Amino acid sequence: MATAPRIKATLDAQKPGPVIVWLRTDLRLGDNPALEAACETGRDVLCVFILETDETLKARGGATRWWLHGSLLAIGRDIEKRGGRLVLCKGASRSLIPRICKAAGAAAIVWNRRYGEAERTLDAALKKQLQDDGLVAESFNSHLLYEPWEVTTKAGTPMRVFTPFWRAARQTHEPMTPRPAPKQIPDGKLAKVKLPDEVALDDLDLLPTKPDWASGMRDAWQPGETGAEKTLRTFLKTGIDGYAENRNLPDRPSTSRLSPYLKFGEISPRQIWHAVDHAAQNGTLKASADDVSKFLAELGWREFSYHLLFHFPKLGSENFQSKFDAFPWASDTAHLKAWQRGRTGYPIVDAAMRQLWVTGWMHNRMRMVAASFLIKHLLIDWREGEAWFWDTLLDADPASNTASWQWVAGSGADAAPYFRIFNPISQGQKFDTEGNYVREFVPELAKLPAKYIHNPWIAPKSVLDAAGVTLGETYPHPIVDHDRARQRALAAFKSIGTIDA
DNA sequence: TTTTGAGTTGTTCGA
DNA sequence: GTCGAACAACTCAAA
Repeated sequence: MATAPRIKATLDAQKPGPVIVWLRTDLRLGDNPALEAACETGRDVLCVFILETDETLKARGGATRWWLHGSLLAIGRDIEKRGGRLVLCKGASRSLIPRICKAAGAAAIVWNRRYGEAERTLDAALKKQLQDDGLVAESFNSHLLYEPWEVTTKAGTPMRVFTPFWRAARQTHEPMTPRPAPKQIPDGKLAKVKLPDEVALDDLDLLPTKPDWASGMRDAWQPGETGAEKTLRTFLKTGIDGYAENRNLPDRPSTSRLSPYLKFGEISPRQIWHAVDHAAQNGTLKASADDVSKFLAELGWREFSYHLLFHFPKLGSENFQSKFDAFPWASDTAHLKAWQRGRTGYPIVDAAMRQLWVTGWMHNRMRMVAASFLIKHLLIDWREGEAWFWDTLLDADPASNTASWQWVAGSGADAAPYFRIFNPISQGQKFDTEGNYVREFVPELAKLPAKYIHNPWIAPKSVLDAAGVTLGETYPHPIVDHDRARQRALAAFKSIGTIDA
């Protein structure tokens, strides 16, 4: 079933000329169907990446720009090692792609699919235009285990609930076996051709300068395919055993941390799936069946998010459940800013938001706690939270980010019950019992004993003094009272309860 | 068509 | 301290 993608047959009848590989969210050489198909033709191959400025596309967030710089550097070198080169451009792909094809004298262009509505519209228009111009233009799946249209209900409609979705998906077929990286990516005669609009990596201006806020990210991450492989190996060795339980503990390296690599396609979900599945089958994986299925279900949630985005393209901007259009959101810029900068006065929330700010990533459970706080304690519109995460997360994903924010808000598919309001004190005590996570990211509370680290406002003055904490000065008072905020949220949710969708 | 069971991750209260 | 119930009502998916 898992066969190499082919465009050779259609190309043989075509005019001579090289094949362009348009790289987008697939910045890897291994298990890259478009790249493999291009190399299989035996023709010269030219890899192109465009920093797209098309007006219909959502602008990239700041954190992902930093990551992208490292990714392009890495994949550029990897392509060179195989005898090719990566061409970088900046501009509207709508006009750049046809110009590049023409300048290179290309006979064919290939790419791997993306699933946002604007991206699909753009890609479809380009494909048609290029085919009309006499080129072979082909697209492939590299980003998902299952195409969003492959999984349906028995009635043929899109799925709206995760559990039946994941069950149905796994029954359609096994995820395809990942393909090896091509040994050679020869650019032949194109090596010396300077293409129009070609720029150097530094000219893309992806790195922050004034100020350089990326030092915490440099310490924590290695963008690129090699970094992805290392991260996966480490997770299989030390993270997946006990994953079902330990994934909830934010002070431990028990989650995979593969999300930024997946976002940019520096590893494919098929590679992850098979690495886990293969190791589990041949007994080299030390992990329970529950650990494995819980982890694979996280890939399932990513698939489900793409399924939703594909079938409901407004997932990022409109409430999935329209009754939420009447939700009484508050607009309080001081509260929003306190949340963004980790100054809410709730240590677990602040630790989470600062981890995001410094490292570009946040632990999964902490995402729920922080998101719940913004939506339910502050009653701020989930779209504000989504936008902040989009800008600050290295793994900011058009599907997962939006679907997850709507899930927490209760406005999404398969929504959480209205009464699921995380208590930031008990979540801290339960999942960061010793307070290690808070101490790491909220250093001004580091000397507090575990007993008070999640609710410093009830600590005796002597304890606060001994820890060097002065509430309202060295660390804020809680910006809202938990019990009152909870009651207010319950009332707000009740107010939209009976409005018909 | 109608019915039935189920739905990622929680909290609080009272016995 | 532990445990179970209550917390809205609704929608989805399959039989």
